[in-house]
Amino acid sequence: MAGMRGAATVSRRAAEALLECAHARNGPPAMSAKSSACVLPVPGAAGVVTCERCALVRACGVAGNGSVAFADVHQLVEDVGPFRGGQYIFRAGEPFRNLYAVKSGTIKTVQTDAEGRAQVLGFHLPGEVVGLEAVDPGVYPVDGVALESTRLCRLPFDAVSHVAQREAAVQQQLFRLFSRAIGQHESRSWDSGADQRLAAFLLDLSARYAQRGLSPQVFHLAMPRSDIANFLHLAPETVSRLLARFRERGLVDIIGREVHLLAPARLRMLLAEAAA
Amino acid sequence: MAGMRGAATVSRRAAEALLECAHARNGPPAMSAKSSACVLPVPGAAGVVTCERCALVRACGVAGNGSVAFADVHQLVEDVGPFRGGQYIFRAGEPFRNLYAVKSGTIKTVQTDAEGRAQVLGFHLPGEVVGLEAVDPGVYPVDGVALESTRLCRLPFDAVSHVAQREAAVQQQLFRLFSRAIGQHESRSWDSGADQRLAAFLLDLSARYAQRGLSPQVFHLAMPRSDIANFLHLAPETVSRLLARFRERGLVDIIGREVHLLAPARLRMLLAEAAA
DNA sequence: CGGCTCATTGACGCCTTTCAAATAAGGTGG
DNA sequence: CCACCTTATTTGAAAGGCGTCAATGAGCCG
Repeated sequence: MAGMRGAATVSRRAAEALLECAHARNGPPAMSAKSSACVLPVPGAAGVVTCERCALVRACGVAGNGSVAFADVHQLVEDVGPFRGGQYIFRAGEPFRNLYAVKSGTIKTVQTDAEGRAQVLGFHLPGEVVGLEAVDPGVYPVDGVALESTRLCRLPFDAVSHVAQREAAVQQQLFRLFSRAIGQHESRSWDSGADQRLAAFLLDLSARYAQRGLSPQVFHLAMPRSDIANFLHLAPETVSRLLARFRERGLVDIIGREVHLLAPARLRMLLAEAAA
Repeated sequence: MAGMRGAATVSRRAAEALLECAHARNGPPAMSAKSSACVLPVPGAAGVVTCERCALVRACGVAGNGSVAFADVHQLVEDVGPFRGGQYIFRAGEPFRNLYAVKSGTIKTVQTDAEGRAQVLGFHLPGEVVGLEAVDPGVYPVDGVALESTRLCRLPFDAVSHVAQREAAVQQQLFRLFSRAIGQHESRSWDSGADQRLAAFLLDLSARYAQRGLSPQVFHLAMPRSDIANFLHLAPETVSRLLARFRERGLVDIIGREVHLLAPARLRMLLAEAAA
């Protein structure tokens, strides 16, 4: 039952990596180790936002300076990619082995039914973890597809959860990751109309980019309109029309896939305006 | 860091309780202890379905016969209720302390916005665990409301996760609980039309009742039409009309809140018929 | 330059919502 | 036990939103 303590020492390092991956938004913790497996680049490195969860990272002993022992982390946590847009990271039905943390690029998760109809279930930006829904079934229930050139960090779940047994902070972090994923799904249940759904989508992306230290106002859509539409349960034409309407109203400025949120506050108001 | 091993012995019992709660569908594991905190009654006790997850229960040492030590389980895992319909189990904004496993009755989780509009996020039947989405934010993001007379099992999350650190099976079980919740949310993203959503809802309830050993064909709706409608993003009138149409087609027989699924297979076909 | 995918725009139709009202069900007090 | 009130459910008719079909235009790679 409890006879696999061997990998624990090295696994602890993996734990640190996981915590880093899950919290890319924290300022780089005095990290200069080159080619570290799972540390996400923070472009506008100024993003030293105070994050209540950093406490966990430090509790795990990372904050001191984790750079020394990062060499053997690669035994468990491995860089993969870059994948090109359209390439599969994992496929539905494949046995579940790894979680993936996005280092750069974007991933979509897609479910396809017997008739070949596809449903986009989510988009995953750098710093986010993919694959949590596969833990219980033991197989990936979805396809993981790169939308653009994407680099990932592979986290073998067995090893990670084994570490979590030794390191309370890692376990907590995992629970939070899971819990957050549930919360995100639930918060998406709110939007009634098409306007609201699209506005919520843009604001969500904005917030998630901001979290990474990128501009909340200006960003690039990695996915085609059809994916956005499918994700929001809309027709691609409707997305186009709504974006045009948003543009006319001065809410956004979108040329191709370049998004400028001109009035995020009014977008947020639009969300509240829903049904009286 | 690892200086709180004191409660581990008693906590281990709590672990067993959690596993039981989470897997009420397993045949009662030679359980005769009266007033055990967290063992769910299995009406048609014949429900000794083979369940791959039972392996975890046994791995934790429950299967032998957990009945002996169940007395002190109550220190961590506590019976609460019965709550009357309409009573709050927990409220949005309240600090998160406990998960709740439904022993009997039904719970709904509801989110309310500033304007007072409510959104039903889920229904929870006996054997299911509520509150997972509160782990990350640290406060309940939703209200938990009893729909009928409901008895619960309170699981203090700190204690449970502490046990999970010692008992790998418990940790695995928790990960699976989280993961399953994500999967359930994602699978709900599928239905395009109102017909499909309602059919999926009925089939989902059916499957979950069957899981508990109850009839998949005949069951009782604990919630009013308005809750179903809200949950499915429909108007109550639409739900009524669709149910009427289902009845005309001979798919179901619904009198008030008593549901008879007459042709589940054809309901399932209806799901696939969606968009060509 | 040609072919391709993606994005946009318009017209029409169906499905769902909204508004309005009747009926049924459940619970309380006399 | 019955009358009554409140809430829940059902049904109808009309308005609006979103999807579908169709066609044009823009961007990209071979």
